[in-house]
Amino acid sequence: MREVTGPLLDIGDEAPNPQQLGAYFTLMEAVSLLQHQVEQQLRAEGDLSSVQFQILTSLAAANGRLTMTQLADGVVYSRSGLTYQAGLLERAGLITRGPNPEDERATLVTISEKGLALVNRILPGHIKVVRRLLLEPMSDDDLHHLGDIMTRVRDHMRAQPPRSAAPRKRSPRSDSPPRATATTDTAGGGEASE
Amino acid sequence: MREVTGPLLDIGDEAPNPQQLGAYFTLMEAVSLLQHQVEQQLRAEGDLSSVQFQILTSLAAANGRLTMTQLADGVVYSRSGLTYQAGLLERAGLITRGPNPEDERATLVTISEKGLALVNRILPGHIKVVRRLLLEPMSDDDLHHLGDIMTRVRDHMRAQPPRSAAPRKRSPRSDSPPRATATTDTAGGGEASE
DNA sequence: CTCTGTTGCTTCGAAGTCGAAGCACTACCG
DNA sequence: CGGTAGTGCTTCGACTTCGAAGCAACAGAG
Repeated sequence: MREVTGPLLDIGDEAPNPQQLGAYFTLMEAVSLLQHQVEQQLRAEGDLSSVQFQILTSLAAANGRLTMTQLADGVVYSRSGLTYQAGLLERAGLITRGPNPEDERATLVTISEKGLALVNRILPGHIKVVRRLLLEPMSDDDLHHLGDIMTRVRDHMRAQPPRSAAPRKRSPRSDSPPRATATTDTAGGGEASE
Repeated sequence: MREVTGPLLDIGDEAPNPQQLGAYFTLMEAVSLLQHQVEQQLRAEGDLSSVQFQILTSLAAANGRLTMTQLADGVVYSRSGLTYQAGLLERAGLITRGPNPEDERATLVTISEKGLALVNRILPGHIKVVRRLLLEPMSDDDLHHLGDIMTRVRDHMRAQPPRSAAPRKRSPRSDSPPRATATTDTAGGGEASE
């Protein structure tokens, strides 16, 4: 044991100022809370997990069809995990899986009418939660700034090499599927244009 | 199938403008990517999961000791999951669990010297990753704005009632409805700011 | 054409995660 | 005191998640 009077944490030479660490920790905590609430909402309203919802919305945003890889890339998820979830969604009749005519080894995932209907049924509630928890305490200026910052950060991360080199070979996810995920406007193509 | 030309997603009446949705989706994606990278880093450098790291840093930031509930609340994590992780950390000699003299049913978790040393050993690398991925593409102004926004958002969420009123001690006839999240508001574990 | 390397997806085993139920202790009320 | 409600933590069972290994299909060189 140790009789402590000062901080136990010893930040090294890289020491960012407290503001930086504070922003980071607060960001992570807020997002954690938001994710948790969203999860509850989706489960209650449509019996979907957050990942399943993301899969369905990604498909819908991509005009209904994507390969497994495109899907996994957009959702930031392991391939095997995606296979598992796709199995559940297929069993529930929300998507279908079929061969890709252009590449026989790929699996083409297609959202069904039922899946589309489900997404459109629970989307308003989802948006309501996001609105209530995230958007409400933000001004227009905040929103603009946040969107701007996170877009830059995300692009920066996407561009970063996987660090410490992959154990074998790494797929250069640089220019292959250009924004297929349409993450920035997953639901944005709508008539909501103001 | 369906020959689509327009968007498949139909945002309801609550339609936020595309900018709002875009900011939300981008935020979630960026954080996802960051979490993933951080996870890799912690695993490689200290053989810790993100949750374990959060537990240790929460303890360190709280002067070394916290109850399980305070810990779970600070980490946004299920109680049972925390019990599991605490078991692992204890077996690894990074923390110890003992009775709380003030409340016999509570478990007081204490970080060990070894745990503290580990945190201080991997913290610089952790910070480096955050710096490289998150902080790098941000200006001082961005940082200030982000910290400000997320603090407001987090406090807003913490203040929000869990939607489906939790069985607080005020219910004379508790039907015990399916409660969602922990309503506890133990604001004990702060962040490691400074 | 065939050989070899690469890519896309799934299967498999191990580990992590959660909510519900259960146990132990505290607080309140008569 | 004794009884009941409330709180703190752990156990339990079911599900999810991931990485490694495996299988099938493309791609390039010879």
